[in-house]
Amino acid sequence: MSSLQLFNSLTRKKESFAPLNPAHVRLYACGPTVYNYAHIGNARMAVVFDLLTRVLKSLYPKVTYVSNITDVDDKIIASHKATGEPIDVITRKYEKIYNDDMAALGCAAPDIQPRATEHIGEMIAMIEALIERGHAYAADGHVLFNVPSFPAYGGLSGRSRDEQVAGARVEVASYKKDSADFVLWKPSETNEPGWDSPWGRGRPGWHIECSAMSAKHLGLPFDIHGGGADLKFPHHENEIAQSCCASGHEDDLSAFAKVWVHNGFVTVEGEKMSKSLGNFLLAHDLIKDVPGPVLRLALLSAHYRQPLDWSEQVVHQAQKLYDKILRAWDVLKDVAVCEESIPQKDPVLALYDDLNTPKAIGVLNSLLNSIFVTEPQYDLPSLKYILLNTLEILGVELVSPEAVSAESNSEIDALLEERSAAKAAKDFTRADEIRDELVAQGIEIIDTPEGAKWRKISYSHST
RNA sequence: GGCGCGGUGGCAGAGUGGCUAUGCAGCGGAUUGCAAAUCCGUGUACACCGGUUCGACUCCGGUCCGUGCCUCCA
Repeated sequence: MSSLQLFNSLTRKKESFAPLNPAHVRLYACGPTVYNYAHIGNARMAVVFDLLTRVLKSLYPKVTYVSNITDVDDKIIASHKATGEPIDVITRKYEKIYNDDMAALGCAAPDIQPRATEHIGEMIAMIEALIERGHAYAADGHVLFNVPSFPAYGGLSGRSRDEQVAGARVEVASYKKDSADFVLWKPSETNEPGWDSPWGRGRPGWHIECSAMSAKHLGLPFDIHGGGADLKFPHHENEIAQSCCASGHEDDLSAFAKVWVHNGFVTVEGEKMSKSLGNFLLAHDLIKDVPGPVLRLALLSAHYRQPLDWSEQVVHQAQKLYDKILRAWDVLKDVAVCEESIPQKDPVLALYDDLNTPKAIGVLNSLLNSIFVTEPQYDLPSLKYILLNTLEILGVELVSPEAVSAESNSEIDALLEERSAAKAAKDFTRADEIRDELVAQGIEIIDTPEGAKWRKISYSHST
């Protein structure tokens, strides 16, 4: 069996992945806060961890992937106050949109997708455990985690307590014993969502939900914990603190999750996405113009730990690649499958090396070229097997490009007939007009020895 | 200021102590009524300065530049 290499943020080294229990691999990735459409950066996280899950599933018999929905949060409350929409309407609406959009990008639904609001009891229990063990204290209606009670704090992001204090740029609330202490529970106003607790009516802090839900659904310790690079500090650092301290493993940062995986950011045309620049690209909008598998390939075109600059050209390259895949598939349509791999043509091997998708795409191109050229040393049945397997693990679906309505279908056929008549009459002006008309509708004409064919295209070849 | 990451051919982007990544774009050719696609040919790049080495883009040190995080943030 091939072994998977993964870069572990906790040790800052690439390591050979060894599951705690090879019969059941468990991973958790921090999911979205549902108060708005997911942007392309959220999509990258979803695609990266979907890919990791697919790779794991190709190697191990059982894999459980948990990714949460944060449906209680101050930004959600702010959205509620601004729009007047009930909280649960907002959260359910954007949860569904998120799942639909990610599905369009080829992301399988997580095996378990827990909602924070459905785990308040577990969070309260964990907070009580932290208080009992001397790691948390109630003050002024809040419950805070006491960072000095956990000397190992900062191990993931590599910062000492002193450094954080020096870098603090936020006014320290008066009820904190230490400036680094963070909120586990906070009081809610009557017009804010809240739950009864030993500390009065309130709601959980941001970090505790992931600690509570991962423990409940996966058990501790589990294999892999992931999320965006910006979550490393403070979110993941605080999760580690809560989970290790609540479970009595104050001296072992890996008592929570063994391997930490963080994906890099997406920039747009060289700039960070920000509301002030107005360059927030929403997955929801991109899907309208570009097929999901193309967007997915574009998101996988850079290594997951590197920054990815989203540009017209990145999308264009992905379009060309997807187009090539579809054409190769056409060539292989009637070829039988031979389950025999050819290592030098197998892109999946690159994925086993810390999800090296750019290299995998390079090998994929080489594979596709072999299919067109039919190099004598490789036979198509094997190449077909590798291609199928690769697309499955990459999560790139073969969407039939011919999918158009029957009505426009007959319209296209009529135009094609007219064109072939024009060609027969050497009226090439009219023939070219028809081509242009169809291209404008996203239909490409392909002249073959057997006559003209057509297919739906997702972009113009003139670009 | 602290903790990180990165600087590869026009662009995107892997990788390696000595052997062509790959793709996009471009150019020439085959093919085509014209295209598209495909095929053939074409580009010798690794920020700068030292060091180690028989040999470094690849290892070490320094410099410059860019960039992320430092309690909203994928």
